[in-house]
Amino acid sequence: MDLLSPKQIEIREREEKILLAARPMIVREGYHGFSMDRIAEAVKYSKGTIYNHFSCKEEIILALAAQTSAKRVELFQRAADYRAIARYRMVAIGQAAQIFASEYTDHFLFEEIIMLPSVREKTSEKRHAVIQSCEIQCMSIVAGIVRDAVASSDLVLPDNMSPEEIVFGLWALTSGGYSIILKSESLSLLGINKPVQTVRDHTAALMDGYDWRPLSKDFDMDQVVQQVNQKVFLNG
Amino acid sequence: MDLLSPKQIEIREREEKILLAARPMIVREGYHGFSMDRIAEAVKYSKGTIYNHFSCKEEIILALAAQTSAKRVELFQRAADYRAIARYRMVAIGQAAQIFASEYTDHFLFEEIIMLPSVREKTSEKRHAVIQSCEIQCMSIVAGIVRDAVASSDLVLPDNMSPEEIVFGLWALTSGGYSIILKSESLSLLGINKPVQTVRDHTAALMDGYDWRPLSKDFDMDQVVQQVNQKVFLNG
Amino acid sequence: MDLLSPKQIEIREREEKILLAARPMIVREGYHGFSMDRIAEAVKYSKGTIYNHFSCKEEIILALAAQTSAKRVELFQRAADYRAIARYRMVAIGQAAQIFASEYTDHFLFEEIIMLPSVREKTSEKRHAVIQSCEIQCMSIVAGIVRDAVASSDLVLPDNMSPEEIVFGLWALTSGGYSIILKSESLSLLGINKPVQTVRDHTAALMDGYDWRPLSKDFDMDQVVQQVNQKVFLNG
Amino acid sequence: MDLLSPKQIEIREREEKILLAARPMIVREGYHGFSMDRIAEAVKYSKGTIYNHFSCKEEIILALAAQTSAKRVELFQRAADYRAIARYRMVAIGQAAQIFASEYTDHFLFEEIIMLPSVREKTSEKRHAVIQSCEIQCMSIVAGIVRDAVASSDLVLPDNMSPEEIVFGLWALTSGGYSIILKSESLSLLGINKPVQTVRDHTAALMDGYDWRPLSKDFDMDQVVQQVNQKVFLNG
DNA sequence: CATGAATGAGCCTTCATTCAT
DNA sequence: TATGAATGAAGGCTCATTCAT
Repeated sequence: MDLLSPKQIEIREREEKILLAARPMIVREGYHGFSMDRIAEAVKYSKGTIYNHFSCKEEIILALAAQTSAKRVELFQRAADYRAIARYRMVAIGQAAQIFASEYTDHFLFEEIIMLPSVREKTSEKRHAVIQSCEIQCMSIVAGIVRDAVASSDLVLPDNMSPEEIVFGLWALTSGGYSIILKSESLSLLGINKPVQTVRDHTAALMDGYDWRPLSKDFDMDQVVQQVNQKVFLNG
Repeated sequence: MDLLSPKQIEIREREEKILLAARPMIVREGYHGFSMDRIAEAVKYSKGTIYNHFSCKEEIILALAAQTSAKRVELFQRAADYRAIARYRMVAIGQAAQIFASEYTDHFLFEEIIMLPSVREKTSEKRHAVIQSCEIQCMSIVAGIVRDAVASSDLVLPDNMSPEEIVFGLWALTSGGYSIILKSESLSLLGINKPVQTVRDHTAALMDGYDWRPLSKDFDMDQVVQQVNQKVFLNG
Repeated sequence: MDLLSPKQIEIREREEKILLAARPMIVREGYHGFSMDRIAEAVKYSKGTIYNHFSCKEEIILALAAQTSAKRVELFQRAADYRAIARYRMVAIGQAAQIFASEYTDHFLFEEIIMLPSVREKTSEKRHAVIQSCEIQCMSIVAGIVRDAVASSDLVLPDNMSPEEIVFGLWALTSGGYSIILKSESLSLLGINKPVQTVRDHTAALMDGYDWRPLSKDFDMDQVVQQVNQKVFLNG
Repeated sequence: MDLLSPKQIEIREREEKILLAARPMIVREGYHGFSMDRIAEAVKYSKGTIYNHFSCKEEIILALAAQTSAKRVELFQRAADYRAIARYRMVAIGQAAQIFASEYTDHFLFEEIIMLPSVREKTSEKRHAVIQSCEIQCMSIVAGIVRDAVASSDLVLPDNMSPEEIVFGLWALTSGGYSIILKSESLSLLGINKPVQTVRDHTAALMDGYDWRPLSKDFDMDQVVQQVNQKVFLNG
């Protein structure tokens, strides 16, 4: 078993402190409004020390993206572990996505930034692979539930559609929805006042569109959501 | 009647030239990696001249966002004007969204950037309002088709759901889908090889989920798409 | 007699409008915070037009300095023309200096600026000579009063002291006094609450120091000041 | 005991080098014609280094003004410490003022500049307070001599006149005089060939005007000046 | 290892002046 | 003669990164 030496613990802690300080800077001002100077100022370490932890500022951004990606996997895994029929576990996944979106509103931003060529050039491919692997894990977790649904005959996949493609639709709908919620100022002008609820309704409708049983009209969504919150996410 | 003097035309043209040069820079390098110096270098005008057109670099970003927003309205309007039943016109809207996403892959990026506080501080509220109004127009165009469907009994809205809320779901699914297509590198690893087709399938499934007639199994989607491309978008 | 053509009148008026707009800019921000751009913006003429009137921006500053210099000569001349004994006319000169200092608080600033080598290099020697001549005129006017005092035996000059040297002392005291009043923030902290009055007291004391009759204790200063204000400066 | 590390000493020295290079630039060209670029060029450090010492160019100006202000306090204090009757110590103060004016001819200029709104906005109020406090110190030093003169019955203050107000008059006369000497080109044209001597004569006359004993005709001014120069300022 | 001063390229912006219309 | 767009040098300032202590 790997015990961390006090030294290593200190290093780990310092790293987290740096990331903790960096996140709000980037959220507020973007890639542009974040500098090693200001990080050093904020955490009260010297710039040299920061560089001992992160070889360039892009690595910090990557580390932040990795942090949130890991957090998402964790949330999804917890949702998938919920002991219930596949359809209810999908509700849990939906809750996981919502919690993730509200706690890490900035993740979309980081995803944009780390794709920029100028950033890729300066960062290790390995860190990128870690993030990509998290994405694949999330996808696989949900695809697993789809497979369970198929196995238990709750769902019949359309011809030429793989479980992953089903997940892609739900993923698009959910991430697109939360992205609009964060970016658009006109939603309330348009009479969309409970957008989070609306996203949930649409994911349900989409699954209904694939005739995934039980259909949303055949169970009490509110009750399931409440159960999920209590049993899966309350102690998080 | 000619309302623009030759001088004014020249100015207009130069403005477009500047924007044309700026767009790929921002796409490649983001807000951060785009500078007035390099724009001036690229278009071979002096920096002063650039500043005569745009009072600061953020205004260029805003102008680019406005350009694409207007383009989207135009595409959507053209789709909505297609003379066919509501469901088919929705197919046309879907094509419009796809064309938009493929021609202006960077629009998502601009939407992120213009929301940054540092950008908002330096730009006029008026320009932002123009962009927001384009968004509302698009929404209204599609909501109009939803209303037509309801009027002709092709669609019955669920309780407590407005046409705008229906549109929000389709918008989320579509924009989320194209956003993932652009950003994610793992799609093909996951066996999703025709993501654009998959987005179309999902929007169809979502409408099916609301029992919007005709259901996708009851018409030949490929043929409608082909018709739309020919009749609506070919001469664009 | 020289009549100005309508054209010339227009030119003259435009020039004054430009100077009127330039003065507060320089007062507020100094040489630094004043630009042809902003002048043009303020007077709503084109930059080309401004350049037709003033060949460079330093010429504007020089013109402003000349304007105030001329104004001072006028005030001093009016004071010197007061029909009274020399000592009372000196009171009138003191009032003229005070009016000048309060109406053209910025004159000291202009005097600094026009002496800068970088400004001199760009401006015509002739304009400078005009300003210098105003200074000499003021000096001569006051020296004339000193001579009158000597002629009428109110004052006996010390050995080796010319009338001009007497004037230099009063000039130094007065201009130094008003300069301190404008620049220093600590006067009230030091218990000097009526500095203008104090300047007047000191000039009186200085003249008393030269035994200029009548001594200040031998006439009612307040009454003379009041008379001067009424008879000399009221209609100005 | 050495409280400054070698590093700190080096920093201090560099700071002085920067100020030393900046002063003549500002004197020659004013606020306007002085730039961080040129400072860096002159001292052969990088611009970044200059900014490590002074957070903006206005801070350099303020530091220069503070430097001279402190120097004046020192000169005045030395004069005030001269062991002699009050009237003679005033002669010493006069010499201090003259030395200051000749060594720091530019101080008037800095006083103008630091009052500009554009400068005040960018600099800390604290630095300004330091400068103001120097002014108050000088004033207090001289006011102390006036009080000594009153205490020893050499001087009877006029009604309603405080020691500070007496000092204000001498201050105005002296600073006004040296300011004119520096700025005016017409003095020699007017027959004022020894203006420094004339300033001294006028301050003497002003004190005589207040009947401050001994009167200037009752002691040998030249001899006192000579004594002061030898005993007070020679080793400076 | 930690520190933080030094570097200097690069950024945004301003402005005096010119000149074609 | 008036205009105002174009110019491009210059200025203030920031920041990632290095390296001597």
